[in-house]
Amino acid sequence: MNYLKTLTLNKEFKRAYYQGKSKAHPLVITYLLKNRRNGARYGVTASKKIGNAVLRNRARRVITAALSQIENERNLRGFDMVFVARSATCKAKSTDLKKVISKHLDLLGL
RNA sequence: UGACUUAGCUGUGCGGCAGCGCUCGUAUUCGGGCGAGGAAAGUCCGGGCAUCACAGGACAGGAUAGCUGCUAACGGCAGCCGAAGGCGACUUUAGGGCUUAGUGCAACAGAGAUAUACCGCCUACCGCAUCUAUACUGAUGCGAGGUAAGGGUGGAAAGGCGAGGUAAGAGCUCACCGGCACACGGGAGACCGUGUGGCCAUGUAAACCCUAUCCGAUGCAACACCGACCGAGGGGUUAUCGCUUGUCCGGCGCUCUCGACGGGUGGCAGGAGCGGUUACGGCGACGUACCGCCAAGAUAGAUUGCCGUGUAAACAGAACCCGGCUUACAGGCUAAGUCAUUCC
RNA sequence: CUGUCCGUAGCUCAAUUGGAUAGAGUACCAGACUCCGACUCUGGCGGUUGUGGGUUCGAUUCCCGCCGGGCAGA
Repeated sequence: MNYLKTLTLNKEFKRAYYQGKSKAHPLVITYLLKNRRNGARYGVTASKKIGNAVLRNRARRVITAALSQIENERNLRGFDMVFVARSATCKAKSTDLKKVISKHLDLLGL
């Protein structure tokens, strides 16, 4: 995952929400946006609606693990991605989430 | 065997593949080491640390409230005292002062709420009337009083209860109990015991308040350092130059100080540290000595993902650090003790 | 991290220094009015005062612990 970087600033998340294309699933919501640069960036959002800090941390870990598996198989350069965790995310397995995310990326035209 | 009481421990284990943070090394690759909790939580107290302020005192504001100790300190803890609950082991307890500062409040009910006479009881003493009578006699009623026993109201009705006493009653007198004051004795103290006294005006201070003790303010987004940029002020006039729309005036350039903004590094993990079937002191909290150990340090935030095995896996994730408190918590285990029943 | 304020009917708000079936408007239901609706009038329904304790004779009110939320500052 050496070329993947994380989104940190609030304005970068907002740019993905307003200008990016999105796809929803009970496990995760995906936003995709071209970023006109060499590397790929991603961000994960886990709100307080999901639960306490343990559940929010697990949701982020599961999404990160699924993304790292996808990153080994396909080229993600030139895109910003934002993943929004939902309440079912913390109960899911990363292999299930991998299928959902890669399907989302196909549909959004990666 | 059953029902309990108290104190504590543990709170997923093993294997395979892939991966994350810090750190060390022979260091692009690679390998070694370490990697969340009893509450990390809530942020309710106390302290360390940092910066600023500060001669000293007082007021205001806030906190605490039986005593003695422990502690760096505390609103914490330990032991004890008083009170309440439990057959008991034991548990709970904001527990100073409204009788010796002062003020406030006490709805409704009730005759009366800090002082009273509605019903009742009584006629010893005083007055009147009637009856009786030899009478300075007695009876009844009314007036006029006495009374706080009984009734009823209330959370609370002038200490409780019993006896004496009385016209009826009353701490009016006495015994016991409660409470208050004083004295003596015991104790480190809260307090306890004994005696004497007079018969003693309700509750509320988690009402204002009084008394005693304590508290400077701000918080790691503190604070220190680093380089660039912006603003204000001072100095300088190298300037025949460059920028400020062409010209003139003026300003800027260089340097110093201060401020603000965002970025990086430190602060930041050796500490009131952890462990000990160690020794000593103490009922205990804890202290002293000795031995051993170094065990997360991120910065959108690491401790994981998948698979196998295992009857089942709670509450829950460090963000400057520590001591407590409070709250959440499936299952399992240990120790000490109490009561009841049965048997010996 | 720190400070501060607030939880009352489905909704918006009251309740005097603690005093008794917690009160208004609105919404809902029923009736009246109307040919029928609306408006209006009358009546009714609706509350564990966020929650668990304590102080008090008595707590929406005072005190403490939790739960939820708002605001402000760094």
